[in-house]
Amino acid sequence: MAKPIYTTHLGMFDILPDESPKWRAIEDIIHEEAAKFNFEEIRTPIMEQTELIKRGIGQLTDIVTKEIFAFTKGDSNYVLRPELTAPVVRSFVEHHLDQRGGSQKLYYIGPMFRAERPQKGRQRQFHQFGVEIIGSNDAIADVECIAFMMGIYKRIGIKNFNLKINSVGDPESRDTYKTVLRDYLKPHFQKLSELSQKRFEKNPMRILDSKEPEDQEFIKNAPIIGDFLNEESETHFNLICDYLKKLDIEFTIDPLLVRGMDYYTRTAFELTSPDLGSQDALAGGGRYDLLVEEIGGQPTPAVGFAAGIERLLIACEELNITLAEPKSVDIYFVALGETARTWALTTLPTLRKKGISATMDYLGRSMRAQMKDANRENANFTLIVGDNELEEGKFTLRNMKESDEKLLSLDDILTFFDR
RNA sequence: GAGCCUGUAGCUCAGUCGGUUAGAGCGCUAGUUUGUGGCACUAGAGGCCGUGGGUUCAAUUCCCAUCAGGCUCCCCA
Repeated sequence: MAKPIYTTHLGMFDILPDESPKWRAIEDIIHEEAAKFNFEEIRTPIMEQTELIKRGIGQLTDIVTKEIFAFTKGDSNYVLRPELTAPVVRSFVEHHLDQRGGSQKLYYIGPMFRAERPQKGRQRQFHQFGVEIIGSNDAIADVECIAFMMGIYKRIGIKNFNLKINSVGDPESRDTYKTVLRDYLKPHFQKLSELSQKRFEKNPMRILDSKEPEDQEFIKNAPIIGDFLNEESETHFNLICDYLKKLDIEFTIDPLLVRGMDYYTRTAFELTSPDLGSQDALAGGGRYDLLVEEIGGQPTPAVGFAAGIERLLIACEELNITLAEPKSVDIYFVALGETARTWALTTLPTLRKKGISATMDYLGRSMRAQMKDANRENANFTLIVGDNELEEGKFTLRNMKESDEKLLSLDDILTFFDR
């Protein structure tokens, strides 16, 4: 074999036939659980306008400053979507989905793109599923969102995780807090990491999220946003905690939890797993009450989350969770000679019409090779057809698991599979 | 953007203290009673030993560069 001339781009991967059943299994679970929550699926284009992503996610975020795939064609700026909250909100505004009435409970599954340096659990094309509930500021929306997220992991069988939540406050609370935080950090400014110094003016809260060792001491003793929430934000947050307890969803309050996107307000949450290694976030989300307006719609509160499917698969791998059964086919036609092969070809549809999966050899191989192939394909039965069988109208149906054979007419075979 | 590591068959990996035709296991193909799979046995196909340069009588092996990949920091799902 020659060595491949063309390969996938760095950090982008094919999902091969041995892997795709796992993906299907996860996707099926997501669709089923979403149906139970009465969430509706939304699909948006892979590419969006660059400006939407910049405004939506925030000009200063890492995602926008260094991780987007963007290009220009004619007068248009295109960007491969790095996440789906801004695009879903764009769609909501563009198509006036608020006119459908009530709150919009949307979910999605699909590929996202970020131009990062790949490593375990981090790719350039990766897949997320998520939910966006647009049009409700009720704590119930936040909690349903979290409940859906947790439900998926529970159903798959991942139990080892840590749900952290926090409130990053509404703009009013946040302004108060930012001032307090800046006042607290100012005397230590010179000792902060370079990155944190950069964030000091524009986005001091992200400093809390810093992993730089020199920042830790100041972070530990920093004032906590929880102490500066206004009454409305505080009530909302407390209500979420109450509801979560009533639903028996375990969580910890993490006052340092601040999320990467600029659009988050009030609720922020993150699900991490010890089974993932370095990139340990399974899912994250929160409330973004200002984003709809930012993108040009009416002021509309919203909450959502996004979860990484590759990371979910890594966790399943670590935990030895079987997502999909091994491949198999109900019946494999072992046909010998041209007449028999033609008969097989024209009889396959009869079985398939009954919902039976049926296949045959495409290579004109020997009987032995066909049996081997049937075994490899994990066929439950083989149907052996040669000139004798065709003449007599009776065929050998071999049960591959039990290694016994019956001589049956086609009608008998069809009724046999009716069971 | 920074650090560490790795490139030998489709896959997982040996190996050559520099020396003629480069190895294993798995997988693939064919055969072991001409119409019966899994087990076993036999045979076969399949490698520019990542690429370029240097040292040398001789390089897959040593040196340099380069490319590709992996992991980590950062960041995020």
